[in-house]
Amino acid sequence: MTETKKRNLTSDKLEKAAFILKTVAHPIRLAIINMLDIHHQMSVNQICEQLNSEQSLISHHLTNMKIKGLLKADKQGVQVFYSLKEKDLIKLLDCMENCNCNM
Amino acid sequence: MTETKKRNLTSDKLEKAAFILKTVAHPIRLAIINMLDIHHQMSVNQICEQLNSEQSLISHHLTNMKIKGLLKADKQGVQVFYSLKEKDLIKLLDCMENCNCNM
DNA sequence: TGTTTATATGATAATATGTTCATATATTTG
DNA sequence: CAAATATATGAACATATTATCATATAAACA
Repeated sequence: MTETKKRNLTSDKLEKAAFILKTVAHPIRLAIINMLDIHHQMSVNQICEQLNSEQSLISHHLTNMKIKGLLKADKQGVQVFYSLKEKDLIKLLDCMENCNCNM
Repeated sequence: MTETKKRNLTSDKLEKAAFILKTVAHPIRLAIINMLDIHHQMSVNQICEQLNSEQSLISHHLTNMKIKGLLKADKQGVQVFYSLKEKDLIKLLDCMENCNCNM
């Protein structure tokens, strides 16, 4: 029979995992996720100010993460408040923070 | 004073985390890492066979991960055995496996 | 030494990603 | 309604990534 595996990562799961990792793997996007975990929800402007980045750039990143299902957006008047849709993302951040990968 | 933060992710740490995530964020590379965790070490050929992929493609991915410090290579005769240099990567895989991100 | 086998490398091409800029849309307010 | 504000969008460009192909290297062996 086949050998015992510690982990059950099917080709499908690997694709999905890679997709999520790819969506997250950017300094700005990681920073946004981190901030949204701390502040629960933030407007685009608040995020821009905290990161000292251009509105358009941040908006692109936010839209990207929203499309890919990581964030949700809540429009309140002129402002749009973003928050984490997938709380599990926090586990990833914790994991990365504790990761000693010394490269 | 400044507000309390759950996490201490400096801009530097975010860059590093993004770098690692990016290096890992590919189905083939994830599969390789997963296999190397299970089998401890594998030759390029073994990896190619398991993944049913071309030698050259796998070699490129292996070299890439080696350069970036995730893998180490041990030449034994004609063969080169790869293994995980950063065991912490396994935590990432575990994290991804348990991640319920439903996208 | 010549052949086979295992792996690496480099060029190329296709595609994806990140950033910037200009502009559009929509809401609020005077 | 006009102006100001917040956000989104799309084009354009630069750069990065991925895969493929051809070829190089190096070890083993007949």
